[in-house]
Parts: sequence; structure tokens; C-alpha cells
Amino acid sequence: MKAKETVDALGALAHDTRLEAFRLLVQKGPDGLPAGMIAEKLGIPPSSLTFHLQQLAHAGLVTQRRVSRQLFYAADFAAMNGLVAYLTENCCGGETACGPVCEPVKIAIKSQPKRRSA
Amino acid sequence: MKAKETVDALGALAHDTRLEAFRLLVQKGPDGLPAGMIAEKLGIPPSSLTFHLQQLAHAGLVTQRRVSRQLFYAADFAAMNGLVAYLTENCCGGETACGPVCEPVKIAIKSQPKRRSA
DNA sequence: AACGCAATTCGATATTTCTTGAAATATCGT
DNA sequence: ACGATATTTCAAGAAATATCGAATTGCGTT
Repeated sequence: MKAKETVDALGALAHDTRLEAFRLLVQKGPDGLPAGMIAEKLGIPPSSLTFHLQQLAHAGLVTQRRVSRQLFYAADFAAMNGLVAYLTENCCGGETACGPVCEPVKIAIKSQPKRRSA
Repeated sequence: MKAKETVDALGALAHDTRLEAFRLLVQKGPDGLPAGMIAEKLGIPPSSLTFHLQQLAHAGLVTQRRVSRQLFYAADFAAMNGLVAYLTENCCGGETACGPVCEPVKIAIKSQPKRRSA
């Protein structure tokens, strides 16, 4: 049943608004942001935002925690990494003769100086 | 316009049949597989397969090459890695104080012994 | 308890995506 | 050129997803 979860996660990310929201949260780190601030940054009405955050949450890509009146959302980094792992699993059949095509791109670059190019 | 391309790629992968097809191709390596064989393995009619492969191709995730009467499809590993990079870009704002949450999972495991568990 | 603020649920509409048979195109062998 | 094989294109109905205003719930303050 891993495939189904993965499809959910990919589908959750496959949308302008949600991708933007998710990336915002990835860049914000474990503390996350309150829904209202996300809605404001994305320029969409609250009810629309809720709809999209729920898809991300249902897919396990973001977590939710209440702080007083606000609901903070944060990226779930383990889920994100799990998703990536699933996509690339057993690349080239695990053959060592595969060449450099399976080489990872060093995802998630905390040790590097800021780079915004990709 | 990088966001739009990413949404396309994620959308292309966010479907049962297409995810299965893509993973099949990832595991098959650079040589890929002819359309007919993919359709057979997935158990779907040819016209349906074409529809899905086109989405993957349009998103740049697979390439196409003709060999006699057959059309071979293969995963585009650079595109896949670019997608992952975009998702995780500037994780935690690039702060070194972020902790282990941005740590990559060592995607693409070509040095492991064969495992077919998924 | 009453008020205000933050966010969600509901509902109805609009839009997009999926599916697959039938017909068309491309390539090969004879 | 003809027939067979491999795959794509077309069309249109079916299914899933997106949008957002109005009403509602949860929480804190007075």
C-alpha cells in the first residue's frame, strides 16, 4: 500500500498553491507558520487555504499544531524524504553497472551557502 | 517559471498508473522499455497507456526513442533529480542551525544488493 | 455570557483529468 | 504494394478536483 500513499503525496504537491505553500513551509523549517500568514502570503481566501492544507496534511506532508487561536503548519521532512526514496528506489535495478544516472543530487543542502538557483 | 514545470512533473507522477510506469522505467535504467511491454505489465489498454506516457513525456520525466516498430520509453534521471532539488531547495532557510531535519536520505541506491520489495 | 478573532466545514458551481473503443499512422517482411 | 504489428490520435462520456462565500466551531478576553 505504499504506492497509494505516494500517489496521495505527489497529488498533494501537484498544484500551484499547494506547492508554493509546501515550499514556504520547507524553507521556514520545523516551526512552521500559522494558517493566516500562509493565506496572506499566497493571497487566497482562508477557506481555499484550508482545503489545500488538508490535502497536504492528509498526505502526511505537513503537520498541524495549535498555539492559542492559531493553527501552525509545518513541513514533515521525514515524509518528504520518504517520498523521494520511493521514487528512486532500486534505481537501474540496483546494478552497479548503471553509470552515473542514479547519482543523487545531494538533496537538502543545509551545509551549503545559500543558493537559490535550483 | 520553474514552479509550473514542477507542478507538471508532480502531477504527472500523481497517478496510480503513471507512478507505476515511471518506477518501472526507473528500475529498468537508461535502456527503458517498449510501450507494448509497459502496457502489458500494467494491464491497461494501449490507448490508455499512451495517454499516461504522454503526460510523463510532456513533463520531461521520460524520453522516447523509436527502435524499428517499437517505441522505447526511458526515465529521465536528470529531470527526476531536478524535481527533488526543487522541492527541498533552501530547506530551513539555509540555516545551519536547522538540525537534522533537512538531512537527505541518500536517494538512489545503486550500491545495494537487489531488493524487490516494492 | 457575550464578543471578536482564527480557522474550518458546508454546499453548489466550475473546471480539469481519466478512460477506452474506433480509426489513423508508422514500420517491417514478403 | 499488401498485410501484419506497434503505437498514437480522436472523441465524448464519466469521474475527480478546485473555488470560495456563508455559516460554524474553537479559543481567548472582558
